[in-house]
Amino acid sequence: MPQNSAYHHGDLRAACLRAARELLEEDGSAGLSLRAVARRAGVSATAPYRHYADREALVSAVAAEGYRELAQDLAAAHPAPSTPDDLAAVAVAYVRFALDHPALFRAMFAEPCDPTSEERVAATAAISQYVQGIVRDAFPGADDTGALATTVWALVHGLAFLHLDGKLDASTPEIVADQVRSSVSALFTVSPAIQGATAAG
Amino acid sequence: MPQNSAYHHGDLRAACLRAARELLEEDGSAGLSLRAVARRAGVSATAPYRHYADREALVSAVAAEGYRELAQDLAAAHPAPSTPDDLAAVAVAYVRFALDHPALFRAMFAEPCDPTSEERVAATAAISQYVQGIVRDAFPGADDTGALATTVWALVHGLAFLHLDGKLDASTPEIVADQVRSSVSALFTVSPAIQGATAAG
DNA sequence: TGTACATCAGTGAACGCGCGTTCACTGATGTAC
DNA sequence: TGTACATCAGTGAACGCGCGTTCACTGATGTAC
Repeated sequence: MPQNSAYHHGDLRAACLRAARELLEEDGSAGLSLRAVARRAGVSATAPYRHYADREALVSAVAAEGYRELAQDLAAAHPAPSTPDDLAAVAVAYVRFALDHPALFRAMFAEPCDPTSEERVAATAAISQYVQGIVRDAFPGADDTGALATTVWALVHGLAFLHLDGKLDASTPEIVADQVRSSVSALFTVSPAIQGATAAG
Repeated sequence: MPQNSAYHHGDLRAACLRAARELLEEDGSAGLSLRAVARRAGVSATAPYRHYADREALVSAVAAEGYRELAQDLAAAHPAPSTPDDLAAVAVAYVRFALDHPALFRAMFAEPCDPTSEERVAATAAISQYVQGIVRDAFPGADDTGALATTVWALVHGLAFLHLDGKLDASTPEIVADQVRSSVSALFTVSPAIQGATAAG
């Protein structure tokens, strides 16, 4: 139940998270300061300390939220991918996420993962296992689905970063999606073991 | 001809670059301030302004140097790659570079490329063309070497970042190299067009 | 239903810090004659 | 070869800034009786 009072904010924790994400997208990671977050949430500079131990805790919370959203987006792209085409759709969603939330994506991946943040570690492990699961389901007979999953993830992750950095043409979503599909299909036009598996499955 | 005088440094421009790279590796991108660079070079806080217009100019210079070094490392790994194995050796060098210079690599790729820095833009274009050239030489008969080169680059780039972020086991150089070779070979066990090309070449 | 009180969630002043950048300056160097 | 002078490459004081964080505080809320 939200309070109308300006004094008790109601849900400052969530408001800080929202403000932090906005600042991240507007000014990049350098713009994400606790003071700026407080300012944007319309609250005194020290109020966020009620909800986050320090700046690092807030950043980790933002990153963790990003991981969860990414996982949701992937699941939404295809709930249970079982063919290379399904997998390509998930890959497109991954790259799309990076381009739609560039600063967030960088914060999630372009900084050393703070090993003391359980929330963050758990969230990245979830992504990793999710990718493993997809590849295992899509290619149950492959020689080593673990290694294959790593290859898939790396390919898609690399595409995301290269588009993000302007090293590849990212002028329209269609161009990006085509590039991603083409790269993924290049990978799965592929090894005999996998082709056998798809035929068998 | 170097001066002994403390007043005239001799080659402050280069000294700043060196100091900047050290700071980058020690404290990450946040530690790279003009003042810290000056301090490390043993010079007043404003001296670097003789050689760099502002902080951004110094950062761009560091990144550009990184691109050139990366290009050198790749060339050293194999001067003229013409087989998938040659190409894998170059890929290993790419990932090795990222792990040996983590903060530099992040600075090179994990920030939006400043489009006003010609030095930087030229350096990244050189890398891109280099990869194109390698793939073209290694697979002259492939359907679309441009698209294939993008796929290769993305795969290797993604492997670099995932290792860098601790998402993949990077505990020894051998483990990393094996992973890279295995992923690259997965890509080239591959499409009929390419296999035809290798057989023909 | 009313009241006393504990607890919670905010305030705002203050601290010390390092930063980027400007400015007028000065010491060292090199060049023209 | 010596000297006057322009230029180059530093100095150091100063500016204003935003930051993270601490502290003692106070207003609002909710609960026990």
